[in-house]
Amino acid sequence: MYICYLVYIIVMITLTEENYIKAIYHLGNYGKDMVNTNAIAEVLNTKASSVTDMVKKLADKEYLNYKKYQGVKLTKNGINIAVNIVRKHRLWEVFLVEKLNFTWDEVHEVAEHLEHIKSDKLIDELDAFLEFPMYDPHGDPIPDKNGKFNKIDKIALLQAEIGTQYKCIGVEDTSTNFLQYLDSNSIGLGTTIEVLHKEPFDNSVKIKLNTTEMVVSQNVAKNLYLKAL
Amino acid sequence: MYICYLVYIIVMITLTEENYIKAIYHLGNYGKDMVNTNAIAEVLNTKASSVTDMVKKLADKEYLNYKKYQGVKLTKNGINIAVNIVRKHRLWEVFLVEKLNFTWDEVHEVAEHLEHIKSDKLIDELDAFLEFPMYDPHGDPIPDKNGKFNKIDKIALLQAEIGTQYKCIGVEDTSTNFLQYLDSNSIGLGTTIEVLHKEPFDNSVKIKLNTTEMVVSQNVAKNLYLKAL
DNA sequence: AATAATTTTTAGACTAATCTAAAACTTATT
DNA sequence: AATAAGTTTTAGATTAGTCTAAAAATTATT
Ligand SMILES: [Mn+2]
Ligand SMILES: [Mn+2]
Ligand SMILES: [Mn+2]
Ligand SMILES: [Mn+2]
Repeated sequence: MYICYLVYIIVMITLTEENYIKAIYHLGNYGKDMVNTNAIAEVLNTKASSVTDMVKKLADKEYLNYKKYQGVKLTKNGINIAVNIVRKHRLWEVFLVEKLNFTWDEVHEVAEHLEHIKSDKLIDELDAFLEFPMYDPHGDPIPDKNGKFNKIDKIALLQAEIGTQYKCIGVEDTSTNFLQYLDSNSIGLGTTIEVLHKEPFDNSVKIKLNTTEMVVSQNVAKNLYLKAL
Repeated sequence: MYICYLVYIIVMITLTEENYIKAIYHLGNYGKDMVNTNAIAEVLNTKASSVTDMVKKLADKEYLNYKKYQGVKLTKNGINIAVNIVRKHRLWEVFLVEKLNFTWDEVHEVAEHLEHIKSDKLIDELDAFLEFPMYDPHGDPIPDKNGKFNKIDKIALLQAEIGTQYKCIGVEDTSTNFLQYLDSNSIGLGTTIEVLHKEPFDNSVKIKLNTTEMVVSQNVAKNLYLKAL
């Protein structure tokens, strides 16, 4: 006589684990590259030793591959989880801006929390309610329910050519400080930008906007994404 | 020479603490009555010893008053926190039903998570977006941004009088099972109900709906709230 | 190739939230 | 008033996530 046990092991993923997976996804170029311990520690504001501990746990759960001293790389499963968190994060950001009168500099922090709410129905209905937006308020693409999205091709202002006409299509840094700086200089998604001069001394960039000219620092130029018109 | 230090101690409240405070609020009749350890343990699915530990912490933080063996009672501050969580919970429930096509039996679980998102702007804008709803999908009143709400007066079907015409205005139990039972018997908020007979043997109640008659168990009769027409 | 600098891991400790089992206290029953 | 039953608290562990400080491994520099 045979007794057959069918055991479902429900692996709950914690909020902290989700944050690590998301960080590794972003640091590792959509999960494709190896990511090292210190880099993770820096973006998550923890210590390297904490990262080592967590990374072992995530390897146990097969969200990533880990070999001592060699850094980590997400598995297929890990990437799926990361993409789903990114989807939720960006959809919530759209919701906050489109429906609740948030400005683009206010949404990221709240979305950091909302992205961890677990309900497929919630997120798919939210997606439909927002009419399946393709981009979030910072110009980042939103994965669909199957995880598909367009990796838009963009260059940082720092790499832009003198004389070419560009359109601003995204930002790297989504901090309130940076976004409010852009607001106060009338730079936003869709703004037309032309590079007039690149200063080799400090890598600052002189640009021409619709009506005005201004100089932005290297830091700004690194964090602003453009597309040639 | 005097040196004056102004120290802000930011007291973060954890998700777990919030759940305890909310449970104590509901168990203690809007925070007015003493609540005992076992009751808290039961609704939160924990052990009495865990409750004792947490209750000491909440007393330290002055969310409640606690004397050994005497149970706990929320402070004014504790009640404010509870009311705010209830506000968030119920507003999210309205959002899910009104905007995202959730049914009334699907919302409670998700709202249990959404209620812990901390952003005043988020919740006040949500309130406005929903056009300041007064009641949630289960007939419960929604506190406004100052914590004010109408304690609606309602009686359980079990206490209703024979012959009087009532309207269904709320439910006690918000579980999927109970709400789907009501759905399948065409009972919802606004349904007209008349008591035809109360069976002393098992406390079941025979009721008349719009077109049909049916018998409901004591358990159902306890969990359905009515108002005389 | 040896040494120095940097990165990563281990060892051991801490906090929040939980548990079991036993002790202490309160309330109900005889 | 004594005993029994029930409730609550304590004591001691456990797990998740974090930390500091020291050890080990890797990488860069001489
Ligand atoms: Mn964001
Ligand atoms: Mn974004
Ligand atoms: Mn609810
Ligand atoms: Mn409700």
